Amino acid sequence: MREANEPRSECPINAAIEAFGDRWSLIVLRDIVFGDRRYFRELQANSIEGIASNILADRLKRLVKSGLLTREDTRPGQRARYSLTEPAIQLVPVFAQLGSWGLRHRPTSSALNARAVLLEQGGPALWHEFMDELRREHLGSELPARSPSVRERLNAAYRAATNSS
Amino acid sequence: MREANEPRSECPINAAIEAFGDRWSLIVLRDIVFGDRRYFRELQANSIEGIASNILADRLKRLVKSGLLTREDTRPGQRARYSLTEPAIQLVPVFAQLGSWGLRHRPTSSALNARAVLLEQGGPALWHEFMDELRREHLGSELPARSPSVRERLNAAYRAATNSS
DNA sequence: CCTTCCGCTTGTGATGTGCAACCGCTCGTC
DNA sequence: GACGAGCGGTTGCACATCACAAGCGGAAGG
Repeated sequence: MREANEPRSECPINAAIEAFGDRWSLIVLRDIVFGDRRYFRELQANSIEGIASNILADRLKRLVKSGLLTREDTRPGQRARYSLTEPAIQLVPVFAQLGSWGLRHRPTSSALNARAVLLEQGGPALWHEFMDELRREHLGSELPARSPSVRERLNAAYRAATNSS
Repeated sequence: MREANEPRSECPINAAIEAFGDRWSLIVLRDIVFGDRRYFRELQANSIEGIASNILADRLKRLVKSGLLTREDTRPGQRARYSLTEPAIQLVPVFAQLGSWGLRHRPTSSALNARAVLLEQGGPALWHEFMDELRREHLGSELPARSPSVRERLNAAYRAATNSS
């Protein structure tokens, strides 16, 4: 995974792939963005894909170094909280498109689909509302909050799909 | 890269990552989509990232198996042409979002950026025009062609950026 | 003191990657 | 009908990354 190597090319698509295009980085970010997980153990224990702890530690370190996450300094032995940065928050449209694609072209669970469906139906307007919400939670932005939050709506859709199916 | 294993989860985002979320699959698809490369040697020789032939062979094989490419049957020793399938054509919005992100948050070449900029400015309307164009070239669709084609416009933007910078 | 939780680190074996050389096949030319 | 060029790959090797399981030191609570 070429740590600190120069990029293979200056193509913006390749740059994106080099930043988070491995098997785990996007999964970690997805769980922070949509699952609201902020701590190491939260990310590891609740991971539906079952990430190994050494991989998680490595990815968190790398994502901090590449400017997609920040880590609040803590004394050792204390819970360290990870926060999204603005570049990471701007991955929401990427997640939405990936979700729409996976939804259409791969066999997926109808319950986990619910979020992708809602995110697709909401379109860019919903994405930006969600991004503002993330800025409030992770960057301390002072933007006015709406109720119910986008994440609440996404999770409500997930619960509804779980019960009905 | 877990060949023929069951997916790690049924999440649509994870499904997308498992389909093309490695270091090379999207690069290969990008060169077919935007670079109009259809043959093995074309993909290998013109690759700006310098893909190795064994990796290219493996990715082409895997993309065919997973339904993103088709390979025209040919006798050995003869040029084999690869074509995009409908699922692969529907990756255009994903490429657009990845390009927009890379453009904003990573250092990239202004010339290679030109395509991403145009694709972003054009928005979903341009994406769908481009997808129709790809359907014509790769699936033999009978949709009416427009002139100039989207790829011509993308390449013109690239050349303009190359000359002016 | 002892247990529990915290963020990791370490070791091992399996899998994926980059690099360069090589392979069999076919086609056009002499 | 031998030759070289071009075709889509394959092979071998060294190295990086991977998953899995176990363990670590510090902090907090009883």
